[in-house]
Order: sequence, then structure tokens, then C-alpha cells
Amino acid sequence: MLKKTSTARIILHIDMNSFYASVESALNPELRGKPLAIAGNVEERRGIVVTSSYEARAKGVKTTMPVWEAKKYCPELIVMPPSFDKYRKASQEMFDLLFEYTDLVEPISIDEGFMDITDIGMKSSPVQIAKEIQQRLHKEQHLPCSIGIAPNKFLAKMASDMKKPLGITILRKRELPEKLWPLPIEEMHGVGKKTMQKFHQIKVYTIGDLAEKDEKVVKLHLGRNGEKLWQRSRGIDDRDVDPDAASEFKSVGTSTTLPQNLLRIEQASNVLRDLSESLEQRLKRKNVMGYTIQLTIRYADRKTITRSHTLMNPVYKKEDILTVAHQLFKDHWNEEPVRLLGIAATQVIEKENATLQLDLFSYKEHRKDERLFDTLNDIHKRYGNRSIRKGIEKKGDKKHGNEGEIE
DNA sequence: TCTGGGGTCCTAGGACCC
DNA sequence: TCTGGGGTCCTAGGACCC
Repeated sequence: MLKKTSTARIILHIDMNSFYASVESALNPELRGKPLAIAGNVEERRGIVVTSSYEARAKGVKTTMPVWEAKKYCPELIVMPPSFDKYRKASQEMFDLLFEYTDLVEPISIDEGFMDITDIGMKSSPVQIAKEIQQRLHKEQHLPCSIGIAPNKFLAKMASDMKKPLGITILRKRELPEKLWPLPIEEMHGVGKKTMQKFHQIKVYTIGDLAEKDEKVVKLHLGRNGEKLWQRSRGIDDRDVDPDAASEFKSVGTSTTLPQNLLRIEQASNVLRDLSESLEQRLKRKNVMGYTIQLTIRYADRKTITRSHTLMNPVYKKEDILTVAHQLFKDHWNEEPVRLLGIAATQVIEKENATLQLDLFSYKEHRKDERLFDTLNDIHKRYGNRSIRKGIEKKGDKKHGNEGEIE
């Protein structure tokens, strides 16, 4: 009997085309066939194109382009603000359809995901399955997608990119020299501007150049990331399709580019209050709490700093978030004009688990020192995390030694 | 008077513990 | 007399992706 690990896998990468624009067109047929862009606050400076229809792209409209520039290329451009609730709903329906085929679906973002169809390819071929999925998404939900079929995630992802919109591309290992290797190195998933420059320095301009390079040379110049990319360029990628991977949030954050640069602490306080409120809403909806609050400040020159503080107990309430964020701002703002402010909760934990751990913690610590229930008040007084712990340990030692310990 | 907002992962140093 | 070595947590920044 063959070992399961030695069996070649069949992985699909489903990539929705111009997702936000497609959802708008699906819901409003009058938009179909027209140049459409989804963009943020059009009046203000943050108005940039998030997604555009293929009709708009044909005129030169590109993602991240400011709206005024996009309109220069395409005066008849229809510009709509994003409606994330609609997109989330459409995304849910899209993934529901994928889950009809297998449980091995891993959502990667709102508009793309992997499927492992190794074990369902008996009755029909992988291409037939991909075609059926593509046609059903198109007919039932009016949403176009491209699909890549390959023996691993990396190649499936590269394959789905090769033909858009509504493409289906198979990428077999033996086809790498003619299909993958001629591509410029910056088209490789995981290679951005900086990594591209590093590759150019060692005369790597295509994915094929990388595949043929000595692994040691690549490692020397690019470290572990280089090693990983070298493997990928040769079609090696063992990562599993993990349906649970995306369900565990690691951080939740919210940020805003200000209409005008901000100069006074009172202005910052108002913005931070709004951000804290918005973050509370989002944490509530996801049913999570965070141990660490992180503040982001972007200055007028776009230099960006992050400062964070980890708490003894996870928080989600806007008052608690604001207290920490405000303190971080006071401690670290260099008084130069601020372009953007953001607050994120990291070290995130599900609320039920948090409550459970809080109870255990409280029980355990309560026996040592009642004052622990005032953790957040302590933060008001600008206690650091460590000083709180230290203070309590000392007190506990004096009072009862270690007798309060459960473990 | 370009360049949003949501994330993830990785690295690296210092503190601290054993 | 000279300072190990492994492990974890916290913090900050960088790179990348959609």
C-alpha cells in the first residue's frame, strides 16, 4: 500500500476577480459592463482605488491610484464607496459553495481560498470540478473567478494568477520551466519591492534564475526568507490546506488617515476615542478580547511608529482601550504633525476562553492579593506590567510565602 | 500638493527564569 | 578569577499581501 504522504495532492486556488466591484455589479445589473471603481473617501486625500472592474482597468485605472488620477484616465469612471457588509455576505455565500465539495477549504482572505480536492477527484477530473465551481459561482452568484490547479499551494496560487478573468490554469511540476520560470521575480508571491531589489543584486531577474541559483548564495543574501523562496521556485511547498487556519484571529485593529494633519493632544484624544469605540465594536462582533493594545502613529513624512502595552487581563471595552492608547500617545508622541492614528488589539483570545482564564486567574491571585482586581486602575496610575507583577509577588511573599499557589 | 485600511509573519534584542 | 545556555515573553520594526 502506498503511504498517504507520498501521494501527489491536488490543490485548487480560487481567486475572485475584482471582487468588490463584481459584488456591486452582481447586486446592481446596471453597473455591469461599465468602468467601476470602489474607492475610499473621494473628497479627501485618502480617496484611492481599492478595486476596479476590468472595463476600468482597460482604461488604465489601477489599484491604489488616487481617484483624481483614475478619472484622468477614465472620465466616465463610476466611483462607489466600499460596503463591507455586502462583501462579507457575498464572501460567505461563495465559501459556502466551495464547502459543498469538501471540508478542506482554507479561506485566505475575503475573496480567495484554497481547496484540497485530492480525495474527491475520483468521479470527475480536477479540471471538471474547477469548471463546475467557476460556472456555478458565475451563474448562481454573478461572481467571476480564476482557478489555479496544482500539486501544492504556492503553485496553485501562481496558476490562478496566470489567466484572468474567468481563467482555469493547470500547473504541473514538469511544466515549471516553460510556465513559471520565465516570469519576472517580482511576480512571485512573497516577493515585494525590497526582496526584488535584493534579488537583482545577485543577478536574479526571473523565477527561473532563482531556481538555478545555488541555495547557499541565496541564503547568504536573503536569509531564511530566501531559502523558502528558493524552494518555492523549484515547486516545493509542503503546507497543508488548513480549514481552521483563518478562524483564529491574531489581531484586530482600526486606523484612520486624518482629514488634516493633527497637532494638538486634544485633537488626538478625540480621534483615539472614536477609534477605541470602533475597535470595541469590532472586537465584540468577533467575540474576542486582547491582552495587548498597540498604538500606531504615522507622521506627516509617513514615518510610522508602533508602541504597545501588554495587560494582565484581556480587554475589549472602549474605556479600557482608550486609557492604554491615550497613555501610549502621551508617552511617545514627538509633537510633530500626525497623519494617521491607529489602535489594534493583539494577543487576541476568544471571549469565553478569556472569561475562563480570568476566573482561574482571579481565584488563584485573589488568595494572594485582592488588589489585583484593580489592574486597570493601576494602569491609570501608569504602572508597567512588570512593576505590577513584581509588586504583587513581593507582597504575596511577605504575607503568605507561596502557599497561595495552585500548581 | 500621489500613496487606505485590514491583516500576517518574521527578526532581533532585552528581561527574566532556571 | 569571569561570566553558560536554553527558553519564553515583550516590544519594535520591516516586509508583504489583499
